Amino acid sequence: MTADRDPSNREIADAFTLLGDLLTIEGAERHRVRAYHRGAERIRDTRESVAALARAGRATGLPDIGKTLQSKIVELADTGTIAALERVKERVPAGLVELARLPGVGPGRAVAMWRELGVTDMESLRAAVGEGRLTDVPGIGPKLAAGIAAAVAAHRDDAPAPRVGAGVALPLAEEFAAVLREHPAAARVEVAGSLRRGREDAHDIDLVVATDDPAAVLAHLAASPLVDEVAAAGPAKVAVISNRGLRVEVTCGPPGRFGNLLQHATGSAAHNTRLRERAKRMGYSLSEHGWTGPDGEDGAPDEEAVYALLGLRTPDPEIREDRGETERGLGDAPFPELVTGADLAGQVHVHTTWSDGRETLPHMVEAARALGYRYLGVSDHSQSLALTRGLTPDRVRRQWDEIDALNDGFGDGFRVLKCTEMDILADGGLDFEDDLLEGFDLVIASVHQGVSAGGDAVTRRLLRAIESPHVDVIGHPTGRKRPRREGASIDIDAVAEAAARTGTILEINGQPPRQDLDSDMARRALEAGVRLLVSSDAHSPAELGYVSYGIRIARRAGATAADVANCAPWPWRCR
DNA sequence: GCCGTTTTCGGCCCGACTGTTTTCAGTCG
Repeated sequence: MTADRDPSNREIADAFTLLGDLLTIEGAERHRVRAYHRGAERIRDTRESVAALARAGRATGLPDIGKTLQSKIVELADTGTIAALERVKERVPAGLVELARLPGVGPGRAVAMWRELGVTDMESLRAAVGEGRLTDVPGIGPKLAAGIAAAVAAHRDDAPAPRVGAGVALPLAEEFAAVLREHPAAARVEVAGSLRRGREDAHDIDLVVATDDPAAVLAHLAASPLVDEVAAAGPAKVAVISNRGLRVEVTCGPPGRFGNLLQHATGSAAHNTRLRERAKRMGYSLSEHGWTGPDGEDGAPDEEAVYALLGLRTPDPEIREDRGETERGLGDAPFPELVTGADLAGQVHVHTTWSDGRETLPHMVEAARALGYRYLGVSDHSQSLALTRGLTPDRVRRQWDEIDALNDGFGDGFRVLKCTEMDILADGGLDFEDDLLEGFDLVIASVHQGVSAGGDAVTRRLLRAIESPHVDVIGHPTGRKRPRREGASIDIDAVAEAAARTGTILEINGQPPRQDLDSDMARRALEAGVRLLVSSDAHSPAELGYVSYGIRIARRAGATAADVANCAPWPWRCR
């Protein structure tokens, strides 16, 4: 890193994360390590430039950032490095950090392998595995050695932790919940964990069960054809590998304490830690089983009582990420009411057989009316996307005739809107001429080709499109389409700033492979003052339901109905 | 290293499970 520009928040956070990781391996006092890790998370979650804050002496105004971290941030900005980090790198091989992240390893065993075998990175560990020397390490027997060997074999340099989209994980979670509900001893079954918090992807599925007979319920689950393998088992909880390869954790607890269990299993871990620290200061010890305090031991059947014990209002699961929600739960102002699917007045991003949709325009309209919407925007593709039978100007005008005829027939105020999902061309130009664009009720502009050209190129195209007075909405801004491709790493802050300034709306596309914007980007957009569109991008009547995945993202971003354009009746307030 | 219903020092969240062990450390969530 050079010192000619301030380090980004991500770069600062990465430096503190690495420093904390190396200190852990070195055996530093764990609370000091946690201070670095907490500081890193806080910096990652901050929208303002933390380097600029630190230079002004105001970074200590952020929670978890004290004088020491602030001075190290300034040091990083001024010199491009942190001396303390360089020193610890000389004492500890940096390759051990990667080893400590292998499943079943961790800092303790990474250090033991370093001391006993001279292992310093993945390559030397692979050699030690090949020579069968792992069991020479005290505390590593044949089972752990085999597990570590398997982890090394499965390791790929560029592989992030495997995660699956909510479009796969949520239906699978419901299948498991249904199996658990079959058992008469299961009084209540809920999906918890990151899926309940609305995350758009998951590395496992967490389920909680209220029951007085956990052994019977868990035995019933283990016998299900959904279960491939039992990975871990105790009296009240099991972890199984589903027949789809995803890990599923099921925890049981008594109905009278279900609130504690559900709260604990929902997390996040950082949120729970914050709650338990608060509980401790108040003289309680809080866990998934209940609490002990001045009045003895107790628990609660619902989550609200758990938060009430701590003097807090209950935050929606989607915002339990230790981003200040416990502090806000203390104050007088209630939490903002997050948007729900029932708030939607209509949808405006759907396709029909005019382009690549699978159902005719009248049938899509019929489906939207059946869902209770007040309007449906039909937004077929534009001419450049030949693959999708994109509409030429001539076909656009014929589609408008069909829409006009339909609109004449509604007696209840329902309206079909003339929309387009217009391609943003390679140079950021638009796919239709101005005089045609003026005839649309709403113009959604999207990048479909050249996503892999990189974040800078896509950002430039988006920024140019945003500046056009004819563009109302930017569709699926990063172009993500999993598993085929990850989205472009766009500069969301620059895009959001331009969108806020011009009144351009940014889309949260609910198609499971897209889920674009994701919740982090949508949150930054909201903080910049941008309005959002929540859409299904439906190509069939059933796909109108994909809007629910978009709602999950919007809630997680902290959006209220006022933040979501299509919660308003048509016509929307314009720029 | 951070921070305050313990307030400028002395604390810092809680429990389950596994594999290695004869009583517990390490990892995970």
